Amino acid sequence: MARGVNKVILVGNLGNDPEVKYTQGGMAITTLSLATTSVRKDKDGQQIEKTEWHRVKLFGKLGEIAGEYLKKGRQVYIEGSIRYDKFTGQDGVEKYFTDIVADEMQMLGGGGEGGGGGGGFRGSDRSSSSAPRQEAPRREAPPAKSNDFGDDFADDDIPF
Amino acid sequence: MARGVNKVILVGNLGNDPEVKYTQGGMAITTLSLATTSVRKDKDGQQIEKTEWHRVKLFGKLGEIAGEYLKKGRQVYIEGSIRYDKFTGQDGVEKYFTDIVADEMQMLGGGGEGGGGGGGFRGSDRSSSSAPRQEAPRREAPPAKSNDFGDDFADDDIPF
Amino acid sequence: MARGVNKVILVGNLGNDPEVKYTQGGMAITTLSLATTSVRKDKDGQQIEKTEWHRVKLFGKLGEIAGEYLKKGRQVYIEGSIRYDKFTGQDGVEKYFTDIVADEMQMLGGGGEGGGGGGGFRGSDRSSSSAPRQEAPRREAPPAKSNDFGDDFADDDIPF
Amino acid sequence: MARGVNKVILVGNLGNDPEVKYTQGGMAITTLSLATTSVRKDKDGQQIEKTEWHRVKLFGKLGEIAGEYLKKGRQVYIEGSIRYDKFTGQDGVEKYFTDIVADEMQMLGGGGEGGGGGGGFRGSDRSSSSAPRQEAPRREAPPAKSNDFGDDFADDDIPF
DNA sequence: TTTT
DNA sequence: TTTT
Repeated sequence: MARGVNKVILVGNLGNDPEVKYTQGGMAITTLSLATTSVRKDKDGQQIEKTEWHRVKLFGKLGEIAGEYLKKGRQVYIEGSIRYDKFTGQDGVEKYFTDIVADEMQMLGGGGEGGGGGGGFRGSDRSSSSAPRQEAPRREAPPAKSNDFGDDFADDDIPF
Repeated sequence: MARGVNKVILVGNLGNDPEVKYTQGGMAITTLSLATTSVRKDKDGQQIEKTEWHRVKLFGKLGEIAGEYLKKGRQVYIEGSIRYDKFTGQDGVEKYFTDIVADEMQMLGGGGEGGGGGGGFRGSDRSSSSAPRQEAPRREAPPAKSNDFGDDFADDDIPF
Repeated sequence: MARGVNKVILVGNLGNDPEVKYTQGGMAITTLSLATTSVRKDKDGQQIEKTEWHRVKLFGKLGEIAGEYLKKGRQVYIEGSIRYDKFTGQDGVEKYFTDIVADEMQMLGGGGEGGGGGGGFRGSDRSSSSAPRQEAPRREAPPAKSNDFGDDFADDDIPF
Repeated sequence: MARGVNKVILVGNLGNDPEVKYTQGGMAITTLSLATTSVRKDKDGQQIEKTEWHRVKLFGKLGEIAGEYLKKGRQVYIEGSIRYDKFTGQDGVEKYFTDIVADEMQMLGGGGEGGGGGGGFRGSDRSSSSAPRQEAPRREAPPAKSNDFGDDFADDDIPF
């Protein structure tokens, strides 16, 4: 059930390796930095390139797969929705973030280093994968008790 | 020509009447505040509603039509792309904005006050409509010489 | 998991009331006839309208909701995928069908007769709704034993 | 201007080299056979693959570029709309075709034989490219006077 | 067959 | 700030 449609479709290249973190509950939260470049002509007919860097979040199993298979430079298809967040820093200054929350991911192209061929994945249920597989995430160990989010981190209260 | 895909599809309701402004060159820049609401279930099975407010920009003829026909509360379909902007305020603090730049608009539903029935419009060329039609925008008069943007406002340098 | 993207987004009006049928297992299969009209200019600058009639299939709970709330004339948002089917008739002639299989539906506009306001629904699980609710479908009674599909009808072998 | 939305997004691989033809007016009409594969689980939990073969049409400059750069096996992103056509054969039997008419194309992946890296193209104007470039299409020579469509072929009357 |  |  919903009221409205909030859909984003991106095809772009990763500017960096994925960052994988875990909630206290063991759910992966993976962040991608994804570039899409568009070209338009200015009034003089000159081509102007503009690159947008999207911050893409993948949760649960989808985040684990992204952390495992994606690499800097890799081309990827993302389907998801836009989420705007406001976060008040310790200095009292409000900061705004815009994330693309991924529902689906498709690795594109044949490979490169991050490779192994393409394939698609849906983020239909986040909770079914709360136990990260041993072999998956390289960049941060699955949490034992505490983590970056502090002890009071809860699933419905993600501050970034 | 492009490298990548950056596509947004929204169906939502306007939180306010459109804001129409004009560049020095006479091009309309219309801003919509568009709500999309999604519902998900938390771990207790309770429904949680979350509304995202999108800032949608429509340029040129598309902006004129939006300013003319859309109204607060009206339901609309928007297709466009995400644009992230950074703007340094006079206090030296960097501010971040995320806009949805519309390529296409469809008025939905039968109408209401903003009405006149549905219909769709493409923003294929911004320049063909640099002279705003007399009857269109109600919220701000078409510019004679100067405008809100200051005299040095240029088409390729829109700060918001 | 998938290899490739097959996504369709439609906003259109129903040409008729939905048709609801049931599989032997009790799963609703609802068919919509949905019109989308586009306008282009021919070489003489004259506007040419062309209407495409999409055959949209909604399964399970999504199909039940569509059968219950949608009506002829109603405007609706559909997200789904394209499915091509070949079916050999009893005369031995092959017939081709193209369906849009809906994953998500949003009723648009304020209502009309089919009304009751808007709202969105996802077709994430078909099976969870194998028992159609009593009040829902008007056009065909939920099946007792046999149905239009014959006794050997199976979930994975839908011939239309 | 339009009434409704008819949008298709595909990411798939070409089953064959593109077929390029030309209208009498010299406009390219290129046809792609594009595979998208989806995977779902049946009731026994077994994975079932299903491949849809889309017939994609690209007109004008977009068709020329597709004919020039795409090759069998290449992965491509297509954005367009669905078009249903009915054609009565000489035997009096009606035949139905479903085409995806492309508005935009993006070559994906690093290349392979059809390669040369990725890049995106829009089909904004068909007519601006009525004179096919000499080096482009390999599969059929640009027409001198007549062509496959017969002499009475007209832009608004494409029978396939 | 819808809608404007 | 919308809508249901």
